[in-house]
Amino acid sequence: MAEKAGDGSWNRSAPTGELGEPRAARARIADVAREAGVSKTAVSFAFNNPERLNPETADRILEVAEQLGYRPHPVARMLTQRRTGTIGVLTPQALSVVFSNPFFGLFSEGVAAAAESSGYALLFVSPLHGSLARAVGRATVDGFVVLGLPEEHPEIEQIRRAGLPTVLVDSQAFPAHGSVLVDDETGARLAAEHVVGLGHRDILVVGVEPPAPSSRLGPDGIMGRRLSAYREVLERSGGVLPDERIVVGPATIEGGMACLRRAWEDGLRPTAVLAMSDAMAIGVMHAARELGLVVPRDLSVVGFDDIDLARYTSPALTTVHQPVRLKGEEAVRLLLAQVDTRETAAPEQVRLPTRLIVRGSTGPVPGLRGEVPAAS
Amino acid sequence: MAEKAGDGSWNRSAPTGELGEPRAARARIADVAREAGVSKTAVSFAFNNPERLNPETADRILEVAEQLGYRPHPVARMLTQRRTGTIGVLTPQALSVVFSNPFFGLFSEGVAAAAESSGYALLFVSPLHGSLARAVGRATVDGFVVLGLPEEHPEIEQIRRAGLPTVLVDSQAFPAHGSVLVDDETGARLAAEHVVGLGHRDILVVGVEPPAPSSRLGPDGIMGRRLSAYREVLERSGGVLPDERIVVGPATIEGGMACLRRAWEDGLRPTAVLAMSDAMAIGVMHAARELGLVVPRDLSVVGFDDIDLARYTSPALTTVHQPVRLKGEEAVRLLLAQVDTRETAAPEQVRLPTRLIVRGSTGPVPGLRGEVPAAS
DNA sequence: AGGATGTACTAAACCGGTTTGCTAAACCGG
DNA sequence: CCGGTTTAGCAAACCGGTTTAGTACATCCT
Repeated sequence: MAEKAGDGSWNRSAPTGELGEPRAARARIADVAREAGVSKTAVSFAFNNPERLNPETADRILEVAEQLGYRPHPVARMLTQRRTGTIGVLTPQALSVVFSNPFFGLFSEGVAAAAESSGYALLFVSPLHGSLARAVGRATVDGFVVLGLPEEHPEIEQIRRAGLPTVLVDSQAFPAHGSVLVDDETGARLAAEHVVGLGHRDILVVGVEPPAPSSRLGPDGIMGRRLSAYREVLERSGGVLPDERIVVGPATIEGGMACLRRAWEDGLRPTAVLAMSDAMAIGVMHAARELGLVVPRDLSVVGFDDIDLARYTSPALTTVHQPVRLKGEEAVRLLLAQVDTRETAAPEQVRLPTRLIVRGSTGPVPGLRGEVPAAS
Repeated sequence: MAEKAGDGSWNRSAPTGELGEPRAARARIADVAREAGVSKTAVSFAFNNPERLNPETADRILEVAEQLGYRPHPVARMLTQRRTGTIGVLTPQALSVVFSNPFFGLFSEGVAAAAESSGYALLFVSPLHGSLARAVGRATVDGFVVLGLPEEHPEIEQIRRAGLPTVLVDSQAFPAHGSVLVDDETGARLAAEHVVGLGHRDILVVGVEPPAPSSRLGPDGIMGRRLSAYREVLERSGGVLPDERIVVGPATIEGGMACLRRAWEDGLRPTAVLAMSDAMAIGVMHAARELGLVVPRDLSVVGFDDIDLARYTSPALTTVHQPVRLKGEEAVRLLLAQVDTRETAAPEQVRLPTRLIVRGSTGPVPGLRGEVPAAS
């Protein structure tokens, strides 16, 4: 057998069956009622309140329904019950980019776990033809979990007007909505103190590109909170963090690689990198290796998030742990509290802790490059 | 400031606002009609067929609507238009486990890209209270992309009865539905030939745990197709692949680690591992290191999928590439073809190629452990 | 025997929109 | 000034269910 792969051509075969059976029109509740000789009400009861029917009648109805292949139309049901059994996950970026970030997978795990255990399905909503508001309008959900929407985002007002329970994650808290945050400041401070304590002064910050290129990185966003913590620590130890030492890119391995390369080409020779995402930190390590640097001997790298992978890189990644999965779970928990209580309870705000996990990707500043300061 | 992190207690603050404003009842189309002094029809036209209205009237209606914060109710709209603008992604496992597999993230990227470009939202559907059929019944979608549902799965019949367009991915093709497969046989054969060509005879196969523990790994599933290709190659070179050399686990790094450890404890001393998932292969490499083995000197490892990460491990992972992202895109493309043409076209079946990518995790069999055969 | 209670079921209203068929007025050419 | 076409807008039917308010009959209690 001459087998070869990768020749670039796909096999595309016509189906074997002729024009698949014409898919009979869906049976409606009235069809079942007629066939079983009862009213629509009775059929509805058979499915939802069987105890209100004579057991024999109920059985007969269900039998007829089964035979007709009848299933209550979920949309009609939603309309009358005024609930969808679905929660929406809103992301300001296109889903196709969001899914490439392992952080999001982890977050989704938490969201999915909490949603599933309560019997809710998950609708992922991303900007429709460039407009988040439009997509929100189309979404049939009982509430939204909004991930990392910058508060200056104009669409946020539109979302509120949708009048649905909402929980904001990693956004500046909005008192009218629930919110889930992590203690970014402390995490960032611990990371900065760690590298400063190791003697580093030439530090490169690798940040996550904001969703909209237009949006300035204000002090309120996640980036801003972490940056000011970095700055504070550095300045306390007599250093500075000029803007050209901050470089941003997409939160992926490739993004991280590009960041370090760009900094290098710009002539920067940092001894430590503070990355705002583990995926980017991994990219930085990889690019460093390509530049002939050994981590952590020549370059220390700190990540952020502590994704599963972080402990499996070599060297294992020193990073700021945040409970990403839990964040997803909490967001759904808060949301469902609002949904179920029909807004009687005031929305809750949760802030989860972060902590530094020191692994192998950080070490003392190389050689005698800078004077070693007293540990802060 | 005495700041400490990781103390395990969260901050949970009551909201600042009093009982967030009572969220006014949603405006309905009739409210707008009354307020604007027109009929419901006119309001509907203003939104959907403005050209049928005097421009001034249309503007006035839209203005009133804006002012009342009116937005057409998406569920009601679905009901009358008989389409949802949503496609469902069906997984036989719980979403919380599916999302932990990087393969799924990559697949979702493709699905999302295709869906987004056509203006569809994505609903992820997983078993509800243990029943996929129940979840399917609740799902408000125009069609399903079904990922890796074993064909012996009893629920598959229920799904057909939902009467919705369906595309099966990585399942045995069902002529009535569209399907997207990859050439698992060739991929597996290439992987096996590669390690056999390097002289390996003691081979461990690390497989992906099927969703339901009950389901036997029949010859039809993805596992079966790959296994028989492995076997064929091994037997052709005079070897065998007894069942105890096959070990399965969840498709995660941890799953892969557990697999190698278990095999080791059982006394197996393979010189090569054929893994059916990159995540598991990475786990195997890590566990190998813990056992004091150097990859690829002491142990060769081959993955499957070629996720992004595979090229960034050290050593970089030799693996079978399959176009996972493209698989997602194609699935949606096929599905939308069915959805849009209202079933006039017969469902299409697509099979995508696989190829072996040799990187650094494989090498010749150690020492003189086995005689080196002629390359096959 | 007669009112109270319970059981089994139904007709009609309702959820919140869209769409079909129709009418009344304005416009048009001759 | 008249028949025909266009324009602008409306009432009612419809999508496919659920729920409310009853009705008819059987059973119970005194």
